[in-house]
Amino acid sequence: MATTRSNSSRERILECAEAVILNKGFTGTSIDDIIDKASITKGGFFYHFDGKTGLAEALVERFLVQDTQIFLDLFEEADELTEDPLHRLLIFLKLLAQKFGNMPETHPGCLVASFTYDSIHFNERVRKLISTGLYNWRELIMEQLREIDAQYTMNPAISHETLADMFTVVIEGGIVLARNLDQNQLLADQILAYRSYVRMLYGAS
Amino acid sequence: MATTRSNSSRERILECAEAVILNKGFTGTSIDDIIDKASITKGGFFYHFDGKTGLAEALVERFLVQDTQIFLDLFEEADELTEDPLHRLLIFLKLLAQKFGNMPETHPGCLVASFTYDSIHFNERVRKLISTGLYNWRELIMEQLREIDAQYTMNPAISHETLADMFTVVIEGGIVLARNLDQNQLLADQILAYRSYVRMLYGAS
DNA sequence: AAAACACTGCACCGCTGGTATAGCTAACGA
DNA sequence: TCGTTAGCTATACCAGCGGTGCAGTGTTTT
Repeated sequence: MATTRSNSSRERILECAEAVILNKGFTGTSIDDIIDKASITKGGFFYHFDGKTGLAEALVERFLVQDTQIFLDLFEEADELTEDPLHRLLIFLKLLAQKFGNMPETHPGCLVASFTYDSIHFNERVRKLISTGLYNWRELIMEQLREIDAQYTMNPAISHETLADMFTVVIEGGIVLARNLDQNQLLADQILAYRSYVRMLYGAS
Repeated sequence: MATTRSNSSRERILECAEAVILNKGFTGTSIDDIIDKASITKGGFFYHFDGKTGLAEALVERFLVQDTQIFLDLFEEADELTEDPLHRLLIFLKLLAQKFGNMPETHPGCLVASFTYDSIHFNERVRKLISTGLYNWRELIMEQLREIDAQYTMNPAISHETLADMFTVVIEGGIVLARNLDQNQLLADQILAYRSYVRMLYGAS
């Protein structure tokens, strides 16, 4: 299991691939680009991954884990600042907006957003992976909403699912717009607008 | 100028291309796919378009015109139902949600959303076209907001730009989510949530 | 009749994703 | 110590792709 060189090479390929793909896009990145940067041969690449599709799969898997961890960390951070479930969500959203707002230049862009359209047409397994990730995010927010609803009344009542999905919608859509209009702050502003909506729905101070 | 056969061939290529691309994605569609369906040779294709890039340009241009027209039509329809600028926007959003909700199966998906990520990396002119389109949509909503603000007070005050962008964000993000989760109603629900937000901001009945 | 337009048909190019295979080397288990 | 295996390298090759170039052809415009 603890194969020394194996993991380091595989990991190096993934890191190089992610870096190049965020600059040039998935389809715009050739395998040769990746193996040049990762200093490995084509044979070595295909030893580790089942082609470009297999690479995409591994990248999305990796990204979803990292991304979910960031969300969980911010929730934990928010959890230390308040015991009120509504305020926890509001603080979480503010922290997230800050995180995106502080990113240098045009933020790297969410790999999920970058893959979604390609994946729809090209690869079933990647599509499933992304779907699962999206469902997880929905569930993450819905958990919060359930806790909030135990103490607060939503007015007007919006479906938890729709409000939870709006979180993802704002992030994915925000990234698309921010990148196209080259406005770095846009994503943070959109998250704060979503936050203001949640706040109003629960009539918070 | 009024070359008879020219326009019909060009238009036929555009129509076939759009149909295939909405099914297989831009990068997933080969020029051969298109010329087969449009019953034209490769030479003929390159006579009309400056490669796949030139085709993308023409497609986006075409799409933006059609799309803006749909928005304007719905605004006009809403305009006939009320004279109040706030209610006009709210009716417009409801009509738009209905339009998306009534689309059969998984809706075809916005070509703009489909092209955004590819365009960022591949083509500067297409990127500019899309940017202009996005700015136009922002301006379209901001005009409405300006009129509303003459009669209503927004509370809390959100930047017009952010609220206007949120319209596009919800549509683009909603399409991404709806396609990935294969939930047709999601986009309509998101537009209605956005509508509810606008309504609350202006404290409407 | 000449010129321009709107193509067809074909040959060709370089790059890309992907396959195959032979061989080399360091580590690890028997 | 020896064989096996994991983890590669090197090389050669393939089909499909986007794209180019050009000679020829019918049709329409001037």
